[in-house]
Amino acid sequence: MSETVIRQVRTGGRSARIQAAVHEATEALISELGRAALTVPAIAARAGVTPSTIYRRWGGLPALLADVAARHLRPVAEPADAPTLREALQAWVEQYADEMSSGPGRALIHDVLNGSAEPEFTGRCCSYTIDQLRVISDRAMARGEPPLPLEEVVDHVVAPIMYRIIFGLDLTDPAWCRGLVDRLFDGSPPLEG
Amino acid sequence: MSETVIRQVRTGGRSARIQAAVHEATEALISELGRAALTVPAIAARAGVTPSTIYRRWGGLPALLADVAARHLRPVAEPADAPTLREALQAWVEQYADEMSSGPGRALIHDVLNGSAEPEFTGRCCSYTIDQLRVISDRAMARGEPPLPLEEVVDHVVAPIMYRIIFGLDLTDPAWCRGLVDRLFDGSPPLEG
DNA sequence: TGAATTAACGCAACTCCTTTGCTTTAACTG
DNA sequence: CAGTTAAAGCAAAGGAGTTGCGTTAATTCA
Repeated sequence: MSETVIRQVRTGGRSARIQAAVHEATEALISELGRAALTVPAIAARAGVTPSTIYRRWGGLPALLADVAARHLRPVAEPADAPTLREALQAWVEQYADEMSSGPGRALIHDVLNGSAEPEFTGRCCSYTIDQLRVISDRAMARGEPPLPLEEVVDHVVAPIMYRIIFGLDLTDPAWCRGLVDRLFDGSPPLEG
Repeated sequence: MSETVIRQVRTGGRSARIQAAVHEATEALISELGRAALTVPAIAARAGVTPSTIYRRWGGLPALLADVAARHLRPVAEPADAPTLREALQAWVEQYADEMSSGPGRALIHDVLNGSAEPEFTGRCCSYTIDQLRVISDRAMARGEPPLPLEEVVDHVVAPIMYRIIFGLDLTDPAWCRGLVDRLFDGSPPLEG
C-alpha cells in the first residue's frame, strides 16, 4: 500500500539564495583549505547556514562536491570555430584534454564520480560534452560539411581520453590526442595490415 | 634537512591474518547490510579488531572498499581460448562487458574509483585488463597469428565500454560491443564515406 | 637459536561530524 | 491576503574518526 505524495519543490528566493551561498562557500574553502580539510560544518559556517541544512538538501559532503564540480564542468563558452570540421574538432579535443587532465580537472572529475551512485551528476557532464560536439557538428553542416557521428566521437575520442584520466594514466602526449581525431577522419586500417 | 627513514613493512603472521579478517568481514557486511549501512566500527567488530587498526592501516572506509574491490576485480581465471584471435577477443569482451556493467560490477568500479586520488587501486585494475589481453595475444602469436595492438584495444574497445559504465549509460546492446571488436579488426572507413 | 628492535595492534579518551525531533520562517496556492 | 507546507534554524544525542600510550609480536642480527 504505497501513497504517492505529491511533493512540490520550492525554487524561490530563500532556497536559491542559500544554494548560491553554499556553492560559493564551498568553492572559497576548497581554494583556501583544499579538499582534505573541507568539512560540512566549515562550509555551513562560511555560508551563514546551519549544517543540518546542507545535510538535508545535499545528503553529505560528497554529493555537495559533486554538485559544485558538475557546475564547474559546464562549458563557459561555445567551442572555438575553425575553417573545417576536422580542425574544429581537433581544437576542441586539445582544449578538452588539457582542461580535464590538469590537476583541477582531475579533481573535478573525481568529485563528480564520487558524488553518488545515481547518475545525476555524471549524466550532466555527458550532456555538456555532447552539446559541445553538436554545436561543432551543426556549424560544419551549415557550411555544407558532413555531420559529426556523435556516438563515434564519444566512443573513440572522448572515451579513450577520459579512461586515461580516470584511471590515473599519463596524458602528456598531444600527438596522441591528435591521432584519435585523425583516426576518426581518415579511418583505421584492418588488423595485420 | 630531510631524514630518509627506512620504514620496513611487516607482512608476516598477524598482519596477514588481520588483513584477511578485515577483508572477509567487509565482504560479509556488504552482502548483509549493503554499502549504505556499512561503517568502519561495524567491520572492525565483525573482524575482531579495533577500529583504530583499520583507520591506521587503510585510512578510512573508502580506501578499504577500494582495496577489497580491486581484489575482487582480479580475474579468477585465464581468458577463454578460441580458434582465432578475433573470436578470443570477442569472447573476452563479451564477458568483460557483462561483468562490469552488472550491478555488482558497477559497484566494484565505483568503489575502486572512490578509493583515493592516488592511482594505487585504479592502476591495479588497468594491469589486470592488460594482462588478460596479453595472454590472448600471446596465445594467438603461438598459432602464427599477429599480436594484438594492446594500446589500441584499450583505447577503442575497453575505454568506450568503461566510459559508458562509469558515466551511468546503458550497455544493454551486445551487438555494440561486438561492433567495437569488428571495427578494430576490419578497420573503420574514413569520414563522409 | 635467542635477545634486541620496532612495526603494528589494543585500549581509551577525546573531538567533532552527522543525525534527528521540534520549532520557526517564508515560498507557494487559491 | 489568508492558509498550507516546504525548507531552514536550533539543539541535543549518537556515533564516526583521531590520537597518545602501553602492549604484542614480526623481523633482524649476533
